[in-house]
Amino acid sequence: MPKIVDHEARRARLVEAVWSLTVRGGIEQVSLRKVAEEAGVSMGQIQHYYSSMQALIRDALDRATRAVNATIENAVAAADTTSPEAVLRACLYALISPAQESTRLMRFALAAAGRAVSDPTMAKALAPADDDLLTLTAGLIAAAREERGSEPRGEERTDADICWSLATSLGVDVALGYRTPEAAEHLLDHHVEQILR
Amino acid sequence: MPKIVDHEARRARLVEAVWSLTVRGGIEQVSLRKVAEEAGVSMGQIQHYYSSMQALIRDALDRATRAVNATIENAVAAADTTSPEAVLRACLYALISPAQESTRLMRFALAAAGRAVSDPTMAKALAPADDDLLTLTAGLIAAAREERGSEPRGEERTDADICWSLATSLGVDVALGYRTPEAAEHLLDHHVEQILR
DNA sequence: CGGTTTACCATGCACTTGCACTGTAAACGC
DNA sequence: GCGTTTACAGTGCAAGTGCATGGTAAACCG
Repeated sequence: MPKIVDHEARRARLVEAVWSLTVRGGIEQVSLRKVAEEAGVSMGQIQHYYSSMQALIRDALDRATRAVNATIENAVAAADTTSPEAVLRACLYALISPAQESTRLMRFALAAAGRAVSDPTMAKALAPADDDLLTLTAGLIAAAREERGSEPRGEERTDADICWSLATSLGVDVALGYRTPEAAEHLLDHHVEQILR
Repeated sequence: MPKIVDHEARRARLVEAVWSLTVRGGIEQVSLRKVAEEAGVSMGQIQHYYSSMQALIRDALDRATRAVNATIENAVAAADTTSPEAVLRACLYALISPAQESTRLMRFALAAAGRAVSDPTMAKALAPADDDLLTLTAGLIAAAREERGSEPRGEERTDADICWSLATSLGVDVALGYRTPEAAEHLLDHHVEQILR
Protein backbone atom coordinates (compact mmCIF):
# COMPACT_ATOMS: atom_id res chain seq x y z
CA MET A 1 0.00 0.00 0.00
CA PRO A 2 1.21 3.45 -0.87
CA LYS A 3 0.47 6.86 0.56
CA ILE A 4 -2.73 6.72 2.50
CA VAL A 5 -5.05 9.35 1.07
CA ASP A 6 -8.63 10.33 1.64
CA HIS A 7 -10.32 9.28 -1.58
CA GLU A 8 -13.52 11.02 -0.65
CA ALA A 9 -11.71 14.29 -0.11
CA ARG A 10 -9.91 13.97 -3.44
CA ARG A 11 -13.12 13.39 -5.35
CA ALA A 12 -14.89 16.17 -3.53
CA ARG A 13 -12.05 18.50 -4.49
CA LEU A 14 -12.27 17.57 -8.14
CA VAL A 15 -16.04 17.91 -8.20
CA GLU A 16 -15.77 21.27 -6.53
CA ALA A 17 -13.45 22.37 -9.33
CA VAL A 18 -15.98 21.18 -11.91
CA TRP A 19 -18.72 23.20 -10.22
CA SER A 20 -16.60 26.33 -10.18
CA LEU A 21 -15.55 26.06 -13.79
CA THR A 22 -19.09 25.39 -14.94
CA VAL A 23 -20.65 28.25 -13.03
CA ARG A 24 -17.93 30.59 -14.21
CA GLY A 25 -17.84 29.73 -17.89
CA GLY A 26 -20.37 27.09 -18.77
CA ILE A 27 -20.03 23.35 -18.89
CA GLU A 28 -18.30 23.51 -22.26
CA GLN A 29 -15.34 25.00 -20.43
CA VAL A 30 -14.93 21.89 -18.34
CA SER A 31 -11.99 19.89 -19.64
CA LEU A 32 -9.43 17.59 -18.12
CA ARG A 33 -6.74 20.25 -18.17
CA LYS A 34 -8.94 23.03 -16.82
CA VAL A 35 -10.23 20.92 -13.96
CA ALA A 36 -6.71 19.83 -13.13
CA GLU A 37 -5.51 23.41 -13.05
CA GLU A 38 -8.50 24.63 -11.05
CA ALA A 39 -8.00 21.90 -8.48
CA GLY A 40 -4.26 22.40 -8.49
CA VAL A 41 -3.44 18.83 -9.46
CA SER A 42 -2.33 16.98 -12.54
CA MET A 43 -4.50 15.41 -15.18
CA GLY A 44 -3.13 12.11 -14.03
CA GLN A 45 -4.87 12.41 -10.68
CA ILE A 46 -8.22 12.95 -12.34
CA GLN A 47 -7.69 9.93 -14.53
CA HIS A 48 -6.79 8.00 -11.44
CA TYR A 49 -10.10 8.73 -9.75
CA TYR A 50 -12.42 8.80 -12.73
CA SER A 51 -12.42 6.45 -15.67
CA SER A 52 -13.52 9.20 -18.04
CA MET A 53 -14.58 12.79 -18.24
CA GLN A 54 -18.21 11.66 -18.41
CA ALA A 55 -17.79 9.85 -15.11
CA LEU A 56 -16.45 12.99 -13.47
CA ILE A 57 -19.33 15.14 -14.64
CA ARG A 58 -21.84 12.49 -13.66
CA ASP A 59 -20.41 12.40 -10.17
CA ALA A 60 -20.44 16.19 -10.05
CA LEU A 61 -24.14 16.21 -10.88
CA ASP A 62 -24.81 13.44 -8.40
CA ARG A 63 -23.13 15.33 -5.62
CA ALA A 64 -24.89 18.54 -6.57
CA THR A 65 -28.34 17.00 -6.32
CA ARG A 66 -27.41 15.35 -3.05
CA ALA A 67 -26.20 18.69 -1.74
CA VAL A 68 -29.49 20.31 -2.68
CA ASN A 69 -31.42 17.57 -0.95
CA ALA A 70 -29.26 18.05 2.11
CA THR A 71 -30.16 21.74 2.03
CA ILE A 72 -33.82 20.82 2.14
CA GLU A 73 -33.34 18.38 4.98
CA ASN A 74 -31.36 20.95 6.89
CA ALA A 75 -34.14 23.45 6.44
CA VAL A 76 -36.58 20.97 7.93
CA ALA A 77 -34.28 20.13 10.80
CA ALA A 78 -33.38 23.76 11.48
CA ALA A 79 -36.98 24.92 11.64
CA ASP A 80 -37.25 25.37 15.38
CA THR A 81 -40.97 25.37 15.29
CA THR A 82 -43.70 22.83 15.55
CA SER A 83 -45.86 24.59 13.02
CA PRO A 84 -46.11 22.38 9.95
CA GLU A 85 -46.88 25.39 7.81
CA ALA A 86 -43.64 27.08 8.82
CA VAL A 87 -41.68 23.90 8.11
CA LEU A 88 -43.37 23.55 4.72
CA ARG A 89 -42.46 27.07 3.71
CA ALA A 90 -38.94 26.70 5.03
CA CYS A 91 -38.12 23.63 2.99
CA LEU A 92 -39.68 25.00 -0.19
CA TYR A 93 -37.65 28.16 0.24
CA ALA A 94 -34.48 26.06 0.18
CA LEU A 95 -34.72 25.98 -3.62
CA ILE A 96 -35.00 29.73 -4.05
CA SER A 97 -32.61 30.71 -1.32
CA PRO A 98 -30.33 33.64 -2.08
CA ALA A 99 -27.45 31.78 -0.41
CA GLN A 100 -24.50 31.75 -2.73
CA GLU A 101 -23.90 28.04 -2.41
CA SER A 102 -27.49 27.29 -3.35
CA THR A 103 -27.25 29.42 -6.45
CA ARG A 104 -23.99 27.75 -7.40
CA LEU A 105 -25.55 24.32 -7.14
CA MET A 106 -28.67 25.28 -9.05
CA ARG A 107 -26.62 26.84 -11.80
CA PHE A 108 -24.43 23.82 -12.16
CA ALA A 109 -27.42 21.51 -12.13
CA LEU A 110 -29.04 23.55 -14.88
CA ALA A 111 -25.90 23.50 -16.99
CA ALA A 112 -25.63 19.76 -16.50
CA ALA A 113 -29.32 19.31 -17.27
CA GLY A 114 -28.51 20.09 -20.85
CA ARG A 115 -26.52 16.89 -20.89
CA ALA A 116 -29.50 14.97 -19.57
CA VAL A 117 -31.26 15.48 -22.87
CA SER A 118 -29.01 12.92 -24.51
CA ASP A 119 -27.55 11.08 -21.54
CA PRO A 120 -30.06 8.93 -19.65
CA THR A 121 -27.58 8.31 -16.87
CA MET A 122 -27.55 12.02 -16.16
CA ALA A 123 -31.29 12.26 -16.48
CA LYS A 124 -31.67 9.90 -13.53
CA ALA A 125 -29.91 12.25 -11.17
CA LEU A 126 -32.25 15.07 -12.08
CA ALA A 127 -35.60 13.40 -11.62
CA PRO A 128 -38.32 15.37 -9.82
CA ALA A 129 -39.01 15.06 -6.12
CA ASP A 130 -38.80 11.43 -5.03
CA ASP A 131 -41.43 9.46 -3.20
CA ASP A 132 -40.09 10.09 0.28
CA LEU A 133 -39.96 13.83 -0.18
CA LEU A 134 -43.43 13.83 -1.68
CA THR A 135 -44.79 11.85 1.23
CA LEU A 136 -43.14 14.14 3.72
CA THR A 137 -44.46 17.23 2.00
CA ALA A 138 -47.95 15.83 1.65
CA GLY A 139 -47.90 15.16 5.38
CA LEU A 140 -46.85 18.73 6.08
CA ILE A 141 -49.60 20.09 3.89
CA ALA A 142 -52.23 17.95 5.57
CA ALA A 143 -51.01 18.97 9.01
CA ALA A 144 -50.86 22.63 8.04
CA ARG A 145 -54.42 22.51 6.75
CA GLU A 146 -55.56 20.88 9.93
CA GLU A 147 -53.69 23.49 11.97
CA ARG A 148 -55.60 26.17 10.10
CA GLY A 149 -58.88 24.46 10.51
CA SER A 150 -59.35 23.80 6.80
CA GLU A 151 -61.08 20.56 6.02
CA PRO A 152 -58.90 17.77 4.62
CA ARG A 153 -59.41 16.76 0.99
CA GLY A 154 -57.06 13.89 0.32
CA GLU A 155 -55.26 15.59 -2.56
CA GLU A 156 -52.19 16.49 -0.56
CA ARG A 157 -49.84 14.36 -2.63
CA THR A 158 -50.83 16.15 -5.81
CA ASP A 159 -50.49 19.45 -4.01
CA ALA A 160 -47.02 18.47 -2.86
CA ASP A 161 -45.99 17.48 -6.37
CA ILE A 162 -47.11 20.84 -7.70
CA CYS A 163 -45.34 22.67 -4.92
CA TRP A 164 -41.98 21.13 -5.74
CA SER A 165 -42.44 21.58 -9.44
CA LEU A 166 -43.18 25.23 -8.92
CA ALA A 167 -40.36 25.71 -6.44
CA THR A 168 -37.90 24.10 -8.84
CA SER A 169 -38.99 26.33 -11.67
CA LEU A 170 -38.68 29.42 -9.50
CA GLY A 171 -35.31 28.23 -8.26
CA VAL A 172 -34.04 28.09 -11.82
CA ASP A 173 -35.39 31.55 -12.50
CA VAL A 174 -33.58 32.88 -9.46
CA ALA A 175 -30.36 31.10 -10.39
CA LEU A 176 -30.46 32.62 -13.86
CA GLY A 177 -31.31 36.05 -12.52
CA TYR A 178 -34.79 36.25 -13.99
CA ARG A 179 -36.31 36.82 -10.59
CA THR A 180 -35.05 38.10 -7.29
CA PRO A 181 -35.29 35.67 -4.38
CA GLU A 182 -37.87 38.02 -2.88
CA ALA A 183 -40.07 37.94 -5.97
CA ALA A 184 -39.86 34.16 -6.08
CA GLU A 185 -40.69 33.97 -2.40
CA HIS A 186 -43.72 36.13 -2.96
CA LEU A 187 -45.02 33.78 -5.65
CA LEU A 188 -44.36 30.73 -3.51
CA ASP A 189 -46.11 32.35 -0.56
CA HIS A 190 -49.09 33.13 -2.70
CA HIS A 191 -49.31 29.55 -3.87
CA VAL A 192 -48.90 28.02 -0.41
CA GLU A 193 -51.60 30.33 0.84
CA GLN A 194 -53.84 29.06 -1.93
CA ILE A 195 -53.08 25.42 -1.10
CA LEU A 196 -53.86 25.75 2.57
CA ARG A 197 -57.02 27.73 2.21
CA MET B 1 -26.29 40.15 -57.73
CA PRO B 2 -25.68 36.45 -57.82
CA LYS B 3 -27.96 33.49 -57.42
CA ILE B 4 -31.14 34.61 -55.79
CA VAL B 5 -31.64 32.48 -52.70
CA ASP B 6 -34.08 32.48 -49.87
CA HIS B 7 -31.95 33.52 -46.91
CA GLU B 8 -34.68 32.75 -44.48
CA ALA B 9 -35.03 29.23 -45.82
CA ARG B 10 -31.27 28.67 -45.61
CA ARG B 11 -31.09 29.77 -42.00
CA ALA B 12 -34.15 27.77 -41.10
CA ARG B 13 -32.51 24.70 -42.62
CA LEU B 14 -29.32 25.19 -40.66
CA VAL B 15 -31.19 25.78 -37.42
CA GLU B 16 -33.25 22.69 -38.06
CA ALA B 17 -30.03 20.71 -38.36
CA VAL B 18 -28.83 22.14 -35.05
CA TRP B 19 -32.06 21.09 -33.36
CA SER B 20 -31.80 17.57 -34.71
CA LEU B 21 -28.19 17.11 -33.73
CA THR B 22 -28.80 18.47 -30.27
CA VAL B 23 -31.85 16.36 -29.55
CA ARG B 24 -30.09 13.29 -30.88
CA GLY B 25 -26.75 13.61 -29.16
CA GLY B 26 -26.61 16.65 -26.93
CA ILE B 27 -25.46 20.15 -27.69
CA GLU B 28 -21.84 19.14 -27.33
CA GLN B 29 -22.26 17.24 -30.57
CA VAL B 30 -23.06 20.39 -32.45
CA SER B 31 -20.07 21.43 -34.52
CA LEU B 32 -19.55 23.23 -37.79
CA ARG B 33 -18.82 20.01 -39.64
CA LYS B 34 -21.68 18.03 -38.11
CA VAL B 35 -24.23 20.74 -38.83
CA ALA B 36 -22.96 21.03 -42.37
CA GLU B 37 -23.27 17.30 -42.92
CA GLU B 38 -26.70 17.12 -41.29
CA ALA B 39 -27.97 19.94 -43.46
CA GLY B 40 -26.26 18.55 -46.53
CA VAL B 41 -24.22 21.66 -47.20
CA SER B 42 -20.65 22.78 -46.76
CA MET B 43 -19.11 24.47 -43.77
CA GLY B 44 -18.65 27.47 -45.98
CA GLN B 45 -22.39 28.03 -46.24
CA ILE B 46 -22.76 28.11 -42.49
CA GLN B 47 -19.95 30.61 -42.23
CA HIS B 48 -21.65 32.65 -44.88
CA TYR B 49 -24.84 32.96 -42.88
CA TYR B 50 -23.49 33.07 -39.37
CA SER B 51 -20.46 34.95 -38.15
CA SER B 52 -19.65 32.30 -35.59
CA MET B 53 -20.82 29.06 -34.08
CA GLN B 54 -22.18 31.00 -31.11
CA ALA B 55 -24.33 33.07 -33.44
CA LEU B 56 -25.79 29.93 -34.99
CA ILE B 57 -26.71 28.42 -31.66
CA ARG B 58 -28.12 31.69 -30.45
CA ASP B 59 -30.35 31.89 -33.50
CA ALA B 60 -31.36 28.28 -33.00
CA LEU B 61 -32.47 29.06 -29.46
CA ASP B 62 -34.21 32.20 -30.59
CA ARG B 63 -36.18 30.35 -33.21
CA ALA B 64 -37.01 27.58 -30.78
CA THR B 65 -38.54 29.94 -28.25
CA ARG B 66 -40.42 31.76 -30.98
CA ALA B 67 -41.75 28.44 -32.21
CA VAL B 68 -42.95 27.56 -28.74
CA ASN B 69 -44.67 30.91 -28.42
CA ALA B 70 -46.29 30.33 -31.78
CA THR B 71 -47.58 27.01 -30.47
CA ILE B 72 -49.23 28.83 -27.59
CA GLU B 73 -50.77 31.44 -29.83
CA ASN B 74 -52.04 28.75 -32.15
CA ALA B 75 -53.64 27.00 -29.22
CA VAL B 76 -55.45 30.21 -28.33
CA ALA B 77 -56.55 30.82 -31.89
CA ALA B 78 -57.57 27.22 -32.48
CA ALA B 79 -59.75 27.07 -29.39
CA ASP B 80 -63.12 27.27 -31.07
CA THR B 81 -64.86 28.18 -27.92
CA THR B 82 -65.78 31.32 -26.10
CA SER B 83 -65.14 29.80 -22.72
CA PRO B 84 -62.13 31.56 -21.23
CA GLU B 85 -61.46 28.55 -19.02
CA ALA B 86 -61.14 26.27 -22.03
CA VAL B 87 -58.80 28.72 -23.74
CA LEU B 88 -56.72 29.00 -20.58
CA ARG B 89 -56.30 25.26 -20.31
CA ALA B 90 -55.60 24.91 -24.00
CA CYS B 91 -52.72 27.36 -24.06
CA LEU B 92 -51.16 26.00 -20.87
CA TYR B 93 -51.30 22.52 -22.35
CA ALA B 94 -49.20 23.72 -25.26
CA LEU B 95 -46.13 23.33 -23.07
CA ILE B 96 -46.82 19.76 -22.07
CA SER B 97 -48.18 18.59 -25.37
CA PRO B 98 -47.16 15.11 -26.46
CA ALA B 99 -46.69 16.38 -30.01
CA GLN B 100 -43.29 15.35 -31.26
CA GLU B 101 -42.36 18.80 -32.48
CA SER B 102 -43.13 20.28 -29.07
CA THR B 103 -40.94 17.75 -27.33
CA ARG B 104 -38.14 18.42 -29.78
CA LEU B 105 -38.28 22.13 -29.12
CA MET B 106 -38.43 21.72 -25.37
CA ARG B 107 -35.51 19.35 -25.41
CA PHE B 108 -33.40 21.65 -27.47
CA ALA B 109 -34.31 24.62 -25.30
CA LEU B 110 -33.29 22.68 -22.22
CA ALA B 111 -29.98 21.66 -23.76
CA ALA B 112 -29.34 25.26 -24.74
CA ALA B 113 -30.39 26.48 -21.30
CA GLY B 114 -27.17 25.04 -19.99
CA ARG B 115 -25.39 27.63 -22.08
CA ALA B 116 -27.50 30.38 -20.56
CA VAL B 117 -25.72 29.87 -17.27
CA SER B 118 -22.64 31.57 -18.63
CA ASP B 119 -23.96 33.39 -21.69
CA PRO B 120 -26.25 36.32 -20.87
CA THR B 121 -27.21 36.69 -24.52
CA MET B 122 -28.68 33.22 -24.40
CA ALA B 123 -30.29 33.84 -21.07
CA LYS B 124 -32.38 36.60 -22.62
CA ALA B 125 -34.08 34.24 -25.03
CA LEU B 126 -35.13 31.97 -22.19
CA ALA B 127 -36.71 34.48 -19.85
CA PRO B 128 -40.03 33.52 -18.26
CA ALA B 129 -43.38 34.52 -19.70
CA ASP B 130 -43.27 38.11 -20.96
CA ASP B 131 -45.61 40.91 -20.01
CA ASP B 132 -48.02 40.47 -22.89
CA LEU B 133 -48.50 36.79 -22.24
CA LEU B 134 -48.94 37.44 -18.54
CA THR B 135 -51.54 40.10 -19.20
CA LEU B 136 -53.40 37.84 -21.60
CA THR B 137 -53.37 34.96 -19.15
CA ALA B 138 -54.42 37.12 -16.23
CA GLY B 139 -57.36 38.27 -18.32
CA LEU B 140 -58.32 34.70 -19.08
CA ILE B 141 -58.17 33.77 -15.42
CA ALA B 142 -60.33 36.73 -14.41
CA ALA B 143 -62.87 35.92 -17.12
CA ALA B 144 -62.90 32.25 -16.19
CA ARG B 145 -63.52 33.06 -12.56
CA GLU B 146 -66.34 35.35 -13.50
CA GLU B 147 -67.77 32.68 -15.78
CA ARG B 148 -67.80 30.32 -12.82
CA GLY B 149 -69.31 32.85 -10.52
CA SER B 150 -66.27 33.08 -8.26
CA GLU B 151 -65.64 36.50 -6.86
CA PRO B 152 -62.70 38.42 -8.34
CA ARG B 153 -59.68 38.98 -6.13
CA GLY B 154 -57.25 41.07 -8.15
CA GLU B 155 -54.40 38.60 -7.91
CA GLU B 156 -54.81 37.24 -11.40
CA ARG B 157 -51.41 38.40 -12.58
CA THR B 158 -49.67 36.50 -9.83
CA ASP B 159 -51.84 33.49 -10.60
CA ALA B 160 -50.86 33.73 -14.24
CA ASP B 161 -47.17 33.92 -13.39
CA ILE B 162 -47.44 30.81 -11.26
CA CYS B 163 -49.37 28.99 -13.96
CA TRP B 164 -46.67 29.51 -16.56
CA SER B 165 -43.91 28.68 -14.15
CA LEU B 166 -45.62 25.42 -13.30
CA ALA B 167 -46.44 24.61 -16.90
CA THR B 168 -42.83 25.19 -17.93
CA SER B 169 -41.54 22.94 -15.20
CA LEU B 170 -43.98 20.21 -16.17
CA GLY B 171 -43.08 20.68 -19.81
CA VAL B 172 -39.45 20.00 -19.02
CA ASP B 173 -40.39 16.92 -17.04
CA VAL B 174 -42.39 15.63 -19.97
CA ALA B 175 -39.61 16.39 -22.43
CA LEU B 176 -37.12 14.47 -20.30
CA GLY B 177 -39.50 11.59 -19.81
CA TYR B 178 -40.02 12.06 -16.08
CA ARG B 179 -43.76 12.38 -16.51
CA THR B 180 -46.23 11.30 -19.13
CA PRO B 181 -48.17 14.08 -20.81
CA GLU B 182 -51.26 12.69 -19.11
CA ALA B 183 -49.74 12.90 -15.65
CA ALA B 184 -48.60 16.46 -16.31
CA GLU B 185 -52.04 17.35 -17.59
CA HIS B 186 -53.57 15.98 -14.45
CA LEU B 187 -51.39 18.16 -12.29
CA LEU B 188 -52.10 21.22 -14.39
CA ASP B 189 -55.82 20.52 -14.26
CA HIS B 190 -55.67 20.22 -10.52
CA HIS B 191 -53.90 23.54 -10.23
CA VAL B 192 -56.22 25.40 -12.61
CA GLU B 193 -59.17 24.04 -10.69
CA GLN B 194 -57.61 25.44 -7.53
CA ILE B 195 -57.02 28.83 -9.13
CA LEU B 196 -60.56 29.22 -10.36
CA ARG B 197 -62.30 28.06 -7.24
C1' DC C 1 -18.36 42.59 -73.23
C1' DG C 2 -16.30 43.64 -68.41
C1' DG C 3 -17.06 44.64 -63.56
C1' DT C 4 -19.12 43.97 -59.28
C1' DT C 5 -21.54 41.66 -55.87
C1' DT C 6 -23.29 37.64 -53.81
C1' DA C 7 -23.20 32.79 -52.59
C1' DC C 8 -20.99 29.60 -51.73
C1' DC C 9 -17.04 25.29 -51.68
C1' DA C 10 -12.63 23.59 -50.27
C1' DT C 11 -8.54 23.71 -47.86
C1' DG C 12 -5.31 24.86 -44.38
C1' DC C 13 -3.99 26.18 -39.76
C1' DA C 14 -3.45 26.81 -35.00
C1' DC C 15 -5.36 25.05 -31.12
C1' DT C 16 -7.77 22.00 -27.85
C1' DT C 17 -9.58 17.72 -26.61
C1' DG C 18 -9.80 13.00 -23.97
C1' DC C 19 -7.14 9.35 -23.15
C1' DA C 20 -3.21 5.87 -23.33
C1' DC C 21 1.05 5.17 -21.78
C1' DT C 22 5.35 5.45 -19.09
C1' DG C 23 7.80 6.66 -15.12
C1' DT C 24 8.30 7.10 -10.18
C1' DA C 25 7.87 7.76 -5.25
C1' DA C 26 5.71 6.10 -1.20
C1' DA C 27 3.98 2.60 1.94
C1' DC C 28 3.39 -1.91 3.26
C1' DG C 29 4.31 -7.37 3.78
C1' DC C 30 7.93 -10.57 3.89
C1' DG D 1 16.80 -6.02 1.96
C1' DC D 2 12.97 -6.94 -2.12
C1' DG D 3 8.51 -7.20 -4.31
C1' DT D 4 4.01 -5.49 -4.77
C1' DT D 5 0.48 -2.23 -4.76
C1' DT D 6 -1.22 2.35 -4.79
C1' DA D 7 -1.11 7.18 -6.14
C1' DC D 8 -0.07 9.98 -8.73
C1' DA D 9 2.95 13.27 -12.54
C1' DG D 10 4.26 13.93 -17.23
C1' DT D 11 4.20 13.27 -22.03
C1' DG D 12 2.64 11.99 -26.46
C1' DC D 13 -0.89 11.39 -29.86
C1' DA D 14 -4.81 10.96 -32.90
C1' DA D 15 -8.95 13.21 -33.50
C1' DG D 16 -11.61 17.04 -33.59
C1' DT D 17 -12.46 22.09 -33.15
C1' DG D 18 -13.67 27.07 -35.04
C1' DC D 19 -12.24 30.05 -38.21
C1' DA D 20 -9.40 32.56 -41.96
C1' DT D 21 -8.41 32.32 -46.51
C1' DG D 22 -8.60 31.71 -51.47
C1' DG D 23 -10.99 30.30 -55.19
C1' DT D 24 -15.15 29.89 -58.29
C1' DA D 25 -19.70 30.21 -60.37
C1' DA D 26 -23.75 32.79 -60.99
C1' DA D 27 -26.47 36.88 -61.62
C1' DC D 28 -27.08 41.50 -62.35
C1' DC D 29 -25.55 46.65 -64.10
C1' DG D 30 -23.30 49.30 -67.37
